[in-house]
Amino acid sequence: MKLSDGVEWATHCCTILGSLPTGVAMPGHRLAEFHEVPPDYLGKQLQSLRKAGIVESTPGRRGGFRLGRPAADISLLDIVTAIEGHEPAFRCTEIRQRGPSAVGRKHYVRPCGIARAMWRAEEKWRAELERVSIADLVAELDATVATEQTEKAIDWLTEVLT
Amino acid sequence: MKLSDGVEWATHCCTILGSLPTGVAMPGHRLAEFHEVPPDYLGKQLQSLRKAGIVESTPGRRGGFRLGRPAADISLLDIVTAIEGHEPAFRCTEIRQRGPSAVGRKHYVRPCGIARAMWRAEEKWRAELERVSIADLVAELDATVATEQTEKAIDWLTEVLT
DNA sequence: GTCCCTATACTCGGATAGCAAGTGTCCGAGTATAGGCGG
DNA sequence: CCGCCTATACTCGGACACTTGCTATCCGAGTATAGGGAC
Repeated sequence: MKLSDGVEWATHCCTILGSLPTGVAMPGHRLAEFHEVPPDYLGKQLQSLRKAGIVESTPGRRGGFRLGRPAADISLLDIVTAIEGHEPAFRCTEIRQRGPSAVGRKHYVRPCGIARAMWRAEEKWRAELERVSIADLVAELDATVATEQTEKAIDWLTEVLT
Repeated sequence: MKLSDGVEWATHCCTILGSLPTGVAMPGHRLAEFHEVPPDYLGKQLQSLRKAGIVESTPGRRGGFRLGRPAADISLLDIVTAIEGHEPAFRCTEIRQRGPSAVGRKHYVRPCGIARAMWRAEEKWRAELERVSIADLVAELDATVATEQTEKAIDWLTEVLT
């Protein structure tokens, strides 16, 4: 079981976008440059975010991406779901309905206990991801990142986004 | 993000093995037959379980698999870990240490907030999986499965394991 | 009848192909901007 | 000097290869059993 690398990239991008002044957009290739990741592939993840309404995009010369709603209203779960899709990690194939002891389908109305347990665990996972928002991550960054790095980031951003 | 199909198969197999009388072994190909899954591929999962100590195997003519310890001491997490490995689903590639705002490595002693949040969520997931044991699943089966199915299963097992 | 030996059939176990999804890349459609031209 | 128009450069967005890891399969090593023969 492995989360796509795109989840990490997308989250970092949202953190950056959440740090920008309201209304300022950042081009996709700049986001890629900032993280040193393949620009085109990152573009793919950004499109997933856009379809989910997490970011908005404006085309044209001074276009780019910005958050689609306040950072406090975007959870980690939103991002993970946008990139990975809605399907649960555990997919019950109902193998209990096969084999020599199978009986009529009407006896299998409830999901089997194994699937229920798995899904319950995933629900806990999702609930925890829902608790943390982009705003939280931005605040955590502001509190912990070295001032040297903050200055370098601001310098680079102001130079690039003008 | 997707869990391997082997997790589902392995869990069902453990449930069956936990339902057998103590000391009785069940061959791998019979477990596959019971669930209608590819026998050789299931064998691979069973070997993973064996390496983790969850099941024991005896070779030879009347050999097979049986649980390696009491069903109450085997958790769903044990099985998932045995099949999927110990690596977390989210793998931080430290992209924060790259790009134009990167600073010296000594500034990155703590894991980044994104990774910590992801790992915290996974911990909740694991904790929930740890709570449910094979014994729980067997008890749940005994309580809910239609008597018709139970009888068919017992008939088949007694016919096959003699 | 009892013990031993041998051949057998069955088991597990690791090594070997096939396939799907994630990963990475390319190029085209569309738009706000910048500059030039006319009024 | 001001407004408009056109060309441009830049953006996003979907369509096309590649690689990794999961899926599936095959065949060999090892062992308890069953049967037969000797005592």
